[in-house]
Amino acid sequence: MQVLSVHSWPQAIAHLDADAFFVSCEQASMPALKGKCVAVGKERGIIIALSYEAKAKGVKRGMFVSDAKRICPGIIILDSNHETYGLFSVRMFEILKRFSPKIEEYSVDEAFIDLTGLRRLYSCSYEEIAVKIQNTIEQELSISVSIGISITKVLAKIASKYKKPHGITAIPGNKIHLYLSNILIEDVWGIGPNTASLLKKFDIKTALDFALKNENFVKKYLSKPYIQIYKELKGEPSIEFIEKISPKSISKAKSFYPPSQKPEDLILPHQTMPFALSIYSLTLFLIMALKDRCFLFFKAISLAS
DNA sequence: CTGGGGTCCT
DNA sequence: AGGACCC
Repeated sequence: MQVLSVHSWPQAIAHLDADAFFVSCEQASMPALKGKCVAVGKERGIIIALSYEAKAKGVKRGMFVSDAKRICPGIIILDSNHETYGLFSVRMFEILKRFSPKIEEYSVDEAFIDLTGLRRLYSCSYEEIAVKIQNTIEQELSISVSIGISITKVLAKIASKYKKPHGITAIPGNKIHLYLSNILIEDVWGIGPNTASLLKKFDIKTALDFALKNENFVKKYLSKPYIQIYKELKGEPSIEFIEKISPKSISKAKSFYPPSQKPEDLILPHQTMPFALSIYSLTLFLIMALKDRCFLFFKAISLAS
């Protein structure tokens, strides 16, 4: 079998996925619920999250609560509490930021972490860094997470769900093909039912079948997002890493008309009013957007000709 | 095989 | 605007 990428770690991208996140948050808040069949979704009568114990009994997401109770007598059904989940999420991302400055908050319970070059700092392998992250989250938040590490985002996604719950999976560049042969094409991030059935018409059933196709085929039948997925499966980074860094400073420029000729013009109300209004609306926006995460202050109001 | 909310692409 | 896909 041909090797898709020669180098083990040209870069290291981790994908973290919390295990049964909503239920884990409830169990962390109410330890008596740990190890039990627990689900969330009482208020709508539909199961939206469930513990692994409940999964083992055959309960599924989207089921009616009444059916879940029949299949799994004694299951504890809770109202969902999204404020709590948001708090756990923020605390989880804060832990991740201690390990790497480059984090992509992908969803409430998922994140990408760029670990490239951090082995020397922690004096251990990428896999062992993932273990440290997993342990820290467990100790501080008492929730369980699974982590995958590989050389692209798509491969890291595959790695994080390779072993769940509480798994750690590393896919170095020179071992990609060994993992992709076990991955169904419809299980690849970004390949939906539509594209999966198209690819199956060409006898592409696994992620490896897809990765081994030549690029001309892919460009002929598929659009941009799928070309990116194809490249990422082969170990070539193609999907942008989106860091959501809150800006250190924000500036707002406003031009005056007519242009001022001398300093005294600047104090004329009809010219400064629009500027004051735009500052006011920008400030309101910042207060809403940044809330309690930042202190807001004005550093300078500068004038240019 | 449930569904509301979101993003990215054509 | 509509399609595909994600959580």
